[in-house]
Formats: sequence, structure tokens, C-alpha cells
Amino acid sequence: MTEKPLSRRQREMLRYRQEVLQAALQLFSARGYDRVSMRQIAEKAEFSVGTLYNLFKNKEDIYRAIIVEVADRFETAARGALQGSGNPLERIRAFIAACARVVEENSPAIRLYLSLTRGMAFHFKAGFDEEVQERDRRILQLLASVLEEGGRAGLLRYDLHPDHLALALDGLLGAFLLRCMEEGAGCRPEIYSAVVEEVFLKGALAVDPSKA
Amino acid sequence: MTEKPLSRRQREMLRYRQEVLQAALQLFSARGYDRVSMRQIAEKAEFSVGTLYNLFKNKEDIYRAIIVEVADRFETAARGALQGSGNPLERIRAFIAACARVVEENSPAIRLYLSLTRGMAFHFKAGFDEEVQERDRRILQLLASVLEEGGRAGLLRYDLHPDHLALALDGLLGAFLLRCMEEGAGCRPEIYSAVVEEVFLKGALAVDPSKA
Amino acid sequence: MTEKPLSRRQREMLRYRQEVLQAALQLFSARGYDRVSMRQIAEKAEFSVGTLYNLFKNKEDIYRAIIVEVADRFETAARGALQGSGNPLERIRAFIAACARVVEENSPAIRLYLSLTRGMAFHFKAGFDEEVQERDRRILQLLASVLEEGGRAGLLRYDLHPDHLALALDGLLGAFLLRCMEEGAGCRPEIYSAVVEEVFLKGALAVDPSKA
Amino acid sequence: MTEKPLSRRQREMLRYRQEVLQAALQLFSARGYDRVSMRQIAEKAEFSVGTLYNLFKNKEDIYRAIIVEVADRFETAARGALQGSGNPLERIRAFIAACARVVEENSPAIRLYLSLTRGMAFHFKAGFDEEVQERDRRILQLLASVLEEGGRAGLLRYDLHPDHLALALDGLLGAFLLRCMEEGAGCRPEIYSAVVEEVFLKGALAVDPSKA
DNA sequence: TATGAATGAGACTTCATTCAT
DNA sequence: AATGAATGAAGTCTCATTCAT
Repeated sequence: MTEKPLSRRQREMLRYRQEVLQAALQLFSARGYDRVSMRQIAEKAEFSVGTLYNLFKNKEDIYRAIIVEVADRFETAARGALQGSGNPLERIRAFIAACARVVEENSPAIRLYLSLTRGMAFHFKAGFDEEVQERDRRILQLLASVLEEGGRAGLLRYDLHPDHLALALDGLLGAFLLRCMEEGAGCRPEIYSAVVEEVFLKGALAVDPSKA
Repeated sequence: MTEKPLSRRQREMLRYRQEVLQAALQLFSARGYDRVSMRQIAEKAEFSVGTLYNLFKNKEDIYRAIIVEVADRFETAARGALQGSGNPLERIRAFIAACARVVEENSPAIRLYLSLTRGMAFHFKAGFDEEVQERDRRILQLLASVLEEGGRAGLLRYDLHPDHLALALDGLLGAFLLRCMEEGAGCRPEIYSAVVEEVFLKGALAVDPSKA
Repeated sequence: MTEKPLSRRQREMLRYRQEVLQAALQLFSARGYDRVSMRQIAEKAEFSVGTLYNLFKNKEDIYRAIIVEVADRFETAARGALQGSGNPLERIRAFIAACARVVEENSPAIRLYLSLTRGMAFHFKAGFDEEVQERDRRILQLLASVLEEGGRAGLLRYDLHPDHLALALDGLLGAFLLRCMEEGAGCRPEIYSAVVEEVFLKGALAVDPSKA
Repeated sequence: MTEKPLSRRQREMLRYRQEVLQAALQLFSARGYDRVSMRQIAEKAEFSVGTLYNLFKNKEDIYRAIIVEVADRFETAARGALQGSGNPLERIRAFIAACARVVEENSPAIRLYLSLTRGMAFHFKAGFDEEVQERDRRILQLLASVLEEGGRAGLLRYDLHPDHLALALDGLLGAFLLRCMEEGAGCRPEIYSAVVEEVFLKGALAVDPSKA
């Protein structure tokens, strides 16, 4: 697991890639993938077009890098919460909080991510968009399994299919987090995640108060 | 409000417009606005490109017509339910059912609509996308006002801000309806809307059972 | 075999295609395929770049059309001579004359054709260059079979392999015809073809004078 | 004419140049000048792009060096044969053999050379391609003068213009030698040059058997 | 001296839109 | 009114060449 020390060249390249991704992210997030040209990305990142192609295979590769990064971050956070310690109820709470945190830290990238996992997906040749959707689906299944476990433990109601409960929580989270991002300045994920907890846990899951 | 009777020519033109919209809808829904060319729309609709420009001002106008149509339909259905008869609780139930019905009937168009109202929006010059978002927001406010009314009437819990509750319901609905559309064959909005009711009403709203 | 009468539109398109081919031919012949841009062809043909793409699938398609045309013309002329009437000797003479005639009439196109069948070939994706080479090879085999027939008939010497004789004649012809084209103004294929006849028939074939 | 002894550095540089030329030759021969990038040459030669530019002025200069080298080799061999000892007939035979030998030893380079001297030439800015063609023409004239000398000596027929005979021999040679290179595995210049001798000498030149 | 990242001109191609027929 | 050929701006990507390290 020890990382080889990177040469100065390599470190520079990584930094440049981050700068390009930063610029591309803002543009994609504001105008959509197809409405942003390589020249625009180059200008915003203050590189030449040719340099973009030294750093990335092509335009799609830039997009992929952005999405994969946020997908990794999200997956890590989600798995950390859902597979962490504590009873299912606590893990659900941790999951809600983790999602809010990821959104707070990666606001613009999350918009792209959500546009690929919910609703309209572009259709890329490499099909990496479907890979991302597949990864997202696995998180949802993990969430469902934790809900089911909670049901068996008597912590959560079990009269609804765990898949449906997972989808409900996911929908609630998505709606609130998107709302957070819309409001420009006053983005308060911690408030919204409290509401999600309230609505979802007190309601949908009908927690047995003697156990919670 | 009386409509002038349309000439044969005008009726024909309306029918042609519908055929073009039908073709464009399928293409946009499958590949996304920017990945579809006017020539492709013309071929699918079995018109010439020139005729498309006689029927619509430009490509964006075709898109707008699709979106406005589904937005109208959705708004009509939503207002009909939320401003209809019955107590707030019954109106919420009617709203959920109405949403499910609209989705069932306009499945592909709804995908485009949702991509414009949640998550990523293209940015069109004419700014009609923001108009649509504004209309959507007004529905949400109407929903919130009904929820508030229900709270004042003691039918629904009032410890959460009605805007948040509205957003929660909206998010739940969106998630389930999108899921309906994904599953290709087995699209069952009536099942999903039952789940939404269950999750939202029994849970989030903590209906006073003596009154419901 | 009756041809449908072409619409005015179709006739116009064919004429336009010919104009483009004419322009492209001159440019390709002077500078080589890879040194000529679509913009240059468009300018020389006095069309816009877009129109070029309405008339031809892509740049390679323009090249292909030029080559295929001259290849067809050459093949027709060659087969007509070699499979025509007369004894093998007369057919060889007709072949030599036919080649000279084709070159005389299609001088610039022949240069492209020869660059594809002898010497350096570009490598096109569609592999049509190999098709053209294959067609050329078949003509050579046909020529060889006529030479062999002449040998069996006692008209031509048979101590050399017919394939080699065919190649010899082909090489002679190629060298003289290329020379014709080089000299700009004074291109005299009829003189050169006389020399080829003289050199090849009197010499290589050692015609039995009593039979010729 | 005495060469200064080269420094180690200079000798090294010459060796590097040869390695680059070797790599470039293979690529140019396989794909054509315009389809090969400097980066590809650099990779095949296992140098950096920058080093290529230290060794050669530019891409064209690499091409020129390849061509000039084979042109020199060919010219040396041809002059050696044609200006050597023996009667004209023997010198022609030596010339044919020399050509076969050069081809055998420089097969890929010859393809490039022939594409520049027969048929299609690229048009380089510096016009060195025309220089090469000029040099080639001088060899042809030298060949013609030997043929003429043979004619005057009664060894060779003189009813045809020596230039035409020279061209005929050149065309025969070119055709057979190109054929040798095409056949991949079984390349037998010595066989083909025998055929050329047979066809050309026995036939075209109608050697007076009493003198040969 | 050797390297290879940076550059930007220029290549091919697509496409929304217009307009003569 | 209906057509679809013509247009040229704009997009993605490549590549010869330079130059800081």
C-alpha cells in the first residue's frame, strides 16, 4: 500500500488535471455537457486545447473523470455509513448525514452525478454512464439490505418492501439535496438532512419508540 | 373563451404538429436534445426539414412545445386535485393519484419534463426552461398551502414547515415515478403511488387517526 | 436495361458531382490525397464545404469515386480488347492501343490510379484500395491468359511464363504512359504505344514471322 | 577529399540518425509520409520527439535523408555498372543485376524511392523531390547513352531511339522489382532480373547473335 | 544534451437554418 | 404549401514544432 513518490512532472500533471476538471465541472454544471466546447474548457482552465488532449483522452474522458471522482466519494461515504458500526437505525442516520456532507463538499459535481443517476442520462459510447448507474443501484441495494436488517431486528417497520423504503429514502434525500444546491448562497444540508430524518424515520419507518 | 372554429388547413396543421412532436419526443427522450438533429426528426415524422420549419419556429420551439404540453397537463391535473373538493387530506391523496396518472399517460415526455424541473436543466436562450421551473415551483407552493391548511385543520402534523413537507412529498413522488419509467415493461404507477401514500401519509404527516 | 429518366434534380446532382470530382482530381493529382483539404476542393469546385458532404459521404468517398471511374473505364477498355475478336496477337495489339487511348483521355486520373495499383498505396479504412488492386490483378491475369493462348497457337514464344510476359508488357506500358503524362504539353501516347509494340512484340514474343 | 576523423559525439549522432531513419523508413513505407507522425517515429526509434529535432531539421528532412540515401546507393550502383568495364552489352547486364541487388538490399526504401521517381510524387516545399527526379533522369540518360554506344558498336539494334529503349528497360525493371517487393515472403530479384534480361536483350535489342 | 509538455493552426465533419423551386 | 440542397459556423481532435527544465 505504500505509494511510490511521484516525480515533480507527475505531480504537476495531476495538478493540471485537477485544474481542468475544476473548469470543466463549472461549465458542464452550468450549461450541460453538449453545450460546452473544448475550447471553452481550455480558456477557462487557461490551457491550450492541445494541452487538454495531453491530459485527457478526449472530451468524454474529462466528463468521466469528474463523474467517477464524485461517484467514488459518494460510494465511499455511503458504504462507510451503511457498513459501519451501530444498529441499522444508527447506520441509516449516518447514511443520511454522509450524503449531506458529500453534497456540501461537492455541490456542483453532484448535479452532474444526479443527472446521470436519476432522470436523463446522456448516452456515451463507452457506456460508462451505465456503469455509474449500476454502481448507484448497488448502493441502493445496500441501503435496502440495511433497512431489511432493521426490520428483522424490530427497529423498523417491515410491512413495506425494503426496496421501496430504500427508494423512498433515496428520493427524499435527492429532492432535499438538489434543493440545497439550487438556493445558491444559503445551502444548508444539515437542516435538510434533519428534515429527511424526521420525515423518514418518524414516519415511514414507524420506529418502535421503546427500542429507538 | 369561445374558440373560433378552425379551418381545415388549421386543423391539418395542428395534426401535423402533433405528429412532429410525437417523433421528436421519442428521439429527445432516447438521446437527449443535443444529440438529435432536425433531419432525424424530419425523417422519423416523415416530413421534410422545410416543413418542420413551417410548423415550428426552430428546434428549440419543438422542444418547448413538448415541455409546455406536458407541463400544462401536469399543472391542470395537479391544480384540479389540490384545488378540488374534499378536505386537505383527500386532496393530497388526489394529487398523488393525479401525478401517477399523468406519468402513466405521458411517460416519455415526463422524463424530459423532470430533467428540466429537477436536476440538470439545459439553458435555452429564450429562458423558457426557467419559466417551466417557475411554474413547477408554484405547484409546489400550492401543495405546501394545502399541507398547511391540513395542519391548521388538525389533520396533518404541523411541527414541520409545510414547504419542507411539500418538498418531501415531491421528492418521494419524483423518485417513484422515475423508477416506474425505468423498468421498461412493468411500469406500475398505481403500485408506487400506494407506497408513496403509505410512506408519506402514515409517516411524515402523522395523521390523527381519529380524524382521517 | 431501360434507364429510368432522371429528374431534373438528379441530373443536376450528377452534374455537380462531376464538377466536384473534376476539381478534386486536379488537386489530388497535383498534391496527393493527404495534402488536399476539403475546403480547398470546395473552393476550387465553387461549392461550400457543406455541399460537398451532401454530394459525397466523406473525403475518401470523393477519392473512391475518381478511382472507381477510371478503373471501370480501364477495365472496360482492357477487357474489350483482350476478349475481343482476332487472334491473340491482334488482341494484344488492341490492348496496347486501348491503354494508350484511356491514358490519353483520362490523363490526370490515371496518375492517381497508377499510384494506387503500382507503387505506394494509401491505406484506406474501407479497404477499397485493395479492391482496386485486386481488379488490376485480374486484368493482368486475363492478359497472361491471352499470351498463353498465343503461345499455344504458335504465334508467341512460350519459353517464358505467361505471367512474366504479362508483367513485362504491363511494366513497359506503365513506364511509357507515365512518361507521356509527365511531359505536360507534348503527350503522344500513339508514339509510345508504337514503341511498346515494337519492343514487346518483335522482341519479347519472338513472333514466328511466317504466321504474323 | 580527406575526411576529418569524427569525434565520438559525431559518430554517436550518426548512429542515432541511422536508427531514426530505420524506424521512419518502416513507418513511411507501410503507411505513407502523411500518415506517420513524429511521435510515432520517436516511439519506434526509442527516442524522444525533441531528440528527433536535434538530429533532423524537421519531418521532411527525415524523409529527404531516407530518399537521398537510397538514391545515392542506387546512383552509385547504376553508374558503377554503366560506366564500368566491358562492352555495352555487358554493362547493360551489369546494370540490370545491380538494380536487382539494390532492391534486394533496400526493399522498403525503394518503395518510397519509386513512388517519388515514378508515378505520384508528394510536393515538398523545398522541392527536393524534383531534385531526386532529376537525378533519376540523369541515370536514364546515362543508360540511353550506353544503349546508343551498343547500337553504334553493332551489338544492339539501333532502329529505336535510345531514349525509348532506356525507358523500356527502366519500365521493365521497375515493374518486376515492384512485383518482387509485393510478394512478401518469396522475393526473388535474381529470377526477375533474369526475365528482364531475357525479354529485353533477346527481344527489344535484337542482339546480333554472332557478336553476343 | 535530452526530454516531452505546451501550443495553436488546421483537418474533417455535422447541423440548424434558409430559400429557390 | 412543401421540399431538400446549399450554406458556413462551429465542434472535436491531431500534429509539427518549440522550449523550459
